[in-house]
Amino acid sequence: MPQPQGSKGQDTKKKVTIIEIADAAGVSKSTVSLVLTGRGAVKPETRQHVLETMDRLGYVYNRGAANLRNAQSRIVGLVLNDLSNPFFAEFAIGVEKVLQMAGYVAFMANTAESVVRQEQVMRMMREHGAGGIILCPALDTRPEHLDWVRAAGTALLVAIRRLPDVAVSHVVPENLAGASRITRHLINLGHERIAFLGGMHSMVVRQERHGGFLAAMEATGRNVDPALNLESMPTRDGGFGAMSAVLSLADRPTAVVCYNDVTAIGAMLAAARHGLVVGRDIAIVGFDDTSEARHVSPALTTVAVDPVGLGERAAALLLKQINDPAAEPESFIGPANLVIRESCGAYQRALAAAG
Amino acid sequence: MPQPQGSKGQDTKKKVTIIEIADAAGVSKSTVSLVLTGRGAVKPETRQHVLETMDRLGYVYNRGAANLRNAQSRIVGLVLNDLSNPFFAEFAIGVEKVLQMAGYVAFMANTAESVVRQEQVMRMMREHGAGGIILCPALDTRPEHLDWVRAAGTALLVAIRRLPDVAVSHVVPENLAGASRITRHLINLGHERIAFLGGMHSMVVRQERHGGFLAAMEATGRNVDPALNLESMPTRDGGFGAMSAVLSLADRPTAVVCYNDVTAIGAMLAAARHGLVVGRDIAIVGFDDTSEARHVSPALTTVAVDPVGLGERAAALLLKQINDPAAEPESFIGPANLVIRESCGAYQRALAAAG
DNA sequence: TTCTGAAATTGGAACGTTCCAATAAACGAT
DNA sequence: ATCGTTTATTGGAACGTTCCAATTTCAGAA
Repeated sequence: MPQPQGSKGQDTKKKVTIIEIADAAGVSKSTVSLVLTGRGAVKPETRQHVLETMDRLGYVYNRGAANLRNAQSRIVGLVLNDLSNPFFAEFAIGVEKVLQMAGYVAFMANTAESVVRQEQVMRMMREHGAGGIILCPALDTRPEHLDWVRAAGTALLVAIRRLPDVAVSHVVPENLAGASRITRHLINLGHERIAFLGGMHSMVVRQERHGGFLAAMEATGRNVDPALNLESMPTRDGGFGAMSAVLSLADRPTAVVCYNDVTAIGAMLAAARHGLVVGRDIAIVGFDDTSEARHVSPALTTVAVDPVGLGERAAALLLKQINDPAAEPESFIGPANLVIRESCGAYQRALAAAG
Repeated sequence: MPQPQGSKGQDTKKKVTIIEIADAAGVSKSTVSLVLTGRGAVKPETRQHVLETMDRLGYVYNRGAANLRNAQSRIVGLVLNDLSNPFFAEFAIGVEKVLQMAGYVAFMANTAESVVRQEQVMRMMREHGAGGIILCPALDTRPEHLDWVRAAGTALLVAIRRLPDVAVSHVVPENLAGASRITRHLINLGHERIAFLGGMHSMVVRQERHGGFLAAMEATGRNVDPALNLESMPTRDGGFGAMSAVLSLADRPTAVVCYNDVTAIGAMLAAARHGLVVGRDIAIVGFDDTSEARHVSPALTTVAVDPVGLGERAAALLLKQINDPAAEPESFIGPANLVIRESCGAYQRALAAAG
């Protein structure tokens, strides 16, 4: 009895499996599996023939089925809180570099600072058998949000933003010391009234950086004016707004320490709009040393935290943890070094002194 | 006979399955499955009890096993060729927005312009059962590189960089018309000698944009000097280098059309280093309208292609294709509109005319 | 009480792979 | 030829889920 509906060719893409390959190649499914995994000893000609058959029939390996036995796939999840910040793009590049060498691939997802989305994304990654997850936590991530991940035995590493009171590996920059260092640099240049600008109070990173700022101010007997501590979203627009507010003050500061490079660049823009020459009329410094800092004009004095290096470190630590799940959590505090460029005015001062 | 090694607690994280939940909750695995999928009718109290048990034992859903029957997971792969270009970050944000609403999650991967890596990443995504893939192809992707993806029936959409002669859905900006538009704008401002700068000849996008440039030049009888057509990597450094070369020419152009915003910003920097005031001494324009274009100083005149919008469109088209695999490939050419800011000098000219 | 239909639950057969133990084939050495 | 040994190959039993058909339970009607 002939089938009436003449569906021309492969209308319905039937999934081709290892068994069909085996049949077509005239071997057993076990042999095909052997070829696929490259584990056993299979005669070169047989291997070749199987490979050709797979090619001919358009075979797709089903990792899900395979993981049913293995339960360890070579993917790692990278959860980023803000893809539009180039800092995280650079961080991601470092992560990928190391993972790739170890034969892993990183699947990234963006949470856009939403805890709900973060939860959803991490669940997906776990369900797909990710070997581990590197998490740059969204703004108000609570420690208990991570319990379920760790309960299930997925390797987890928190990066960039420390989560206090969570017993999990961390990779973060030396925020306090870095902020202290750059503040001291401004003080050495003779500044008395210095503002701290950008970031939200609730962010741990801001607390650390602001702490470093305060430490340097107090250690040198500087007076800290609460009016010169301004919050803003950690974005260019945030920096622009906060700086505009600062400049409308009666008693302006002569120098500004910004939460990060992005806000610093926003602040520089605001200063320029007010007719100030950054580096001469006012000093503005940032934090992170993203590639933008080098390229902006005047070049931004900042604290280099080497985002790529942090990414590499994070990946390496995670891999270690994947390979030895029993290991204790381990943390890495990345160095934060002063990079003196033009926006702080040090260069101009040196010129003047020489001239 | 007592076990000697007193492994305290859950040293060996045994994977907990649906069956163990069933046993612990005193129901059958089928019931647990019903709870999980929410498909059948299960008594509220039973559901509650099962849910609690899952929570208590730290159950992780195994999507791989489930897909063995279903063979369609709600993930979409997003393959990006250059994560460090903010254009792609914005594109990705658009993609995510739409996918999320449809209950999908996007897993991104960066190829860093490597075809090998691109292949590896796409293979991984397919193996994990991605429902579809949005590909921003790496520089020298050949059409035949994509054959195997399409053969296996995975929905595929190519974005941003058109691949000629590939029968697959595309979402790309209107490069030719956009470039033509912005060139004409410079011509209307009175420029005669105009350079085209950045990007590599082999890139289709460059061919299109340069084509638009040429069209406008020739339509208005302008003379096109081959010395004013410079290649560079599509990066800030590339733009800086190419612009430096242009400025060392004996017969400098008075205006420069750049391949994209990133190279234009590099070019602006080079001009500034040569003591030129951009927008007064020389006109520089870009392409893309990334958020940087607005923020740089002087603000960049450019062509808005709305990367977020393109991302949204790409996601929508891919979803359509996932839901109807038999549908014909469909393409969307996004509008490219002139955005006049300061770097082309139009604003200063208007001021002068008014004054 | 018995019957009836709906609601709730269940065992077992897939799904596509890997792994193990077992078998078959090939090859020298006796 | 016969034996061991190495090299190739192979069925079948997992793995954790869903789906189907079958069964049990439950309310209300007769």
